Amino acid sequence: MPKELSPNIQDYLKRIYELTRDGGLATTSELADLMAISPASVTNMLQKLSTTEPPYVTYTKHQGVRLTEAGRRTALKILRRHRLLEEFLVAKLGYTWDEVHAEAEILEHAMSPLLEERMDAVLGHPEFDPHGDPIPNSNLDIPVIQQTSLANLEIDQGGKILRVPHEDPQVLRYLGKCGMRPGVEIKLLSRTPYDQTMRLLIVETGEEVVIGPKLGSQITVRMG
Amino acid sequence: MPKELSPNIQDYLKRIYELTRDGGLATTSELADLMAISPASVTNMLQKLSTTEPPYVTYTKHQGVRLTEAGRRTALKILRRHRLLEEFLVAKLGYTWDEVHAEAEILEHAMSPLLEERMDAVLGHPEFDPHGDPIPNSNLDIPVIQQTSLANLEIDQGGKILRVPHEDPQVLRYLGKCGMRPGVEIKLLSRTPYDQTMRLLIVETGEEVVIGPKLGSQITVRMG
DNA sequence: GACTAATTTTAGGTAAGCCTAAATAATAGT
DNA sequence: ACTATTATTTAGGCTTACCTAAAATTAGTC
Repeated sequence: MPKELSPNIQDYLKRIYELTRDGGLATTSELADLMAISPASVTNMLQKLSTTEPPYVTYTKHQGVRLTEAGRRTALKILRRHRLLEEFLVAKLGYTWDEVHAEAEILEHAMSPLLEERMDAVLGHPEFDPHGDPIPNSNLDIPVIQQTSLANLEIDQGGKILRVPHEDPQVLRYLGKCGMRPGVEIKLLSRTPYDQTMRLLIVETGEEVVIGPKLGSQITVRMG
Repeated sequence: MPKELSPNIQDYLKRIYELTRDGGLATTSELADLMAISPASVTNMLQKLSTTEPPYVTYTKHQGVRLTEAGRRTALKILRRHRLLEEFLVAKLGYTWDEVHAEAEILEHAMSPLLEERMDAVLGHPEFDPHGDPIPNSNLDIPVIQQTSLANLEIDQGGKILRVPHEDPQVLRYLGKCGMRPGVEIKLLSRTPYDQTMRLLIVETGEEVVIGPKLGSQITVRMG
């Protein structure tokens, strides 16, 4: 009988989901960093999450954690609410894409199943949020999208932007100003040898954009 | 420097506001009942709320509490969010009026000033929520409406419904089914002598509705 | 392979909000 | 006015989720 999990626990599961999407383990200090709390607090919570019934994570001392199926489903449920909210705020309340993450981060924990269903309906069951991240459907299926990081593009190779990082408002405002939005066709013009800075062409407008390697690794494209 | 108050504290202030609208004091046990917690917990919180800087209530041992101006402003702020949310859920997300109270009760604590402002704007700065309760404006002014309880109507006297109680979904579904909504013209047909049960005529439809005295005292009208 | 550095865990403590049980104050009946 | 009842407060505890400091483990370097 999994009763209602606390907002804190939901946040932990969401973070662990993000950190283990590559199939690896999430470590205590990665989580502590991400959530801006002390490692000791994280250890405490991981012990708790691994000994509940059902357990939400599998935890090996000094190694790290991954989600159980129950944990993954919970994480996806929160992710669905978060992304639906982001889409709703942009589509129905005139938010810009840099404003929605922080707002959704709080609202996701106050959202009833009914509200989730209604937002989904008035939005027409959207598949992607404003940053291009896929929204799990009501059955918690999440599409696997064939995508690569910008960092993997060859010189002169084109592609269509699929998703951009969503947390940092400053980055988003910069990307928005450049025209770097999901769906936009770009082409890699050059990459500097030492620091890997990229020059990109926005095909439609002919504009040129400069993107550093750190940001570039967080933007994904479908190669063209 | 009043930092952000906890959802709990906001709830206390809202409840005290409701209980003292008549100008009197709210008692420990009234609050305990309303919030479904023990009187001891209420005492604790009242002591805390009366010794903060600024204090949010004036508290006299064994007598009761009332709000300070700071407390009143906080209560009105929450009330504004609550009522805007109710209106939004009905107007934009297809909720029925019996579904919105519980939902707004939770969402009101997760609502940023920006979200409040956007909802207010897309709704066209509404003055009343779906139950007919006035929505404080962004300056926290709340209109004083000339109104009387149904219980005060004379036989054969008419009136227009201004507001109905908003918390109990069952009551609201009953009222909705009868056509007893804010704005509707009614006329008092009769009142039984002993238990004060009222028969009302819904003017527009010609339907008759029976309302007990307890419910009747919570429905307000403008006498016609 | 030993030693230092970094990471992680253990131990013990704090604050918010709730609880129950016992003590005290206010109210009501005669 | 005095006692019985009811309302309120005090005292002491619990849980969640955080903290710091110290101990233990793992990892990296010579």
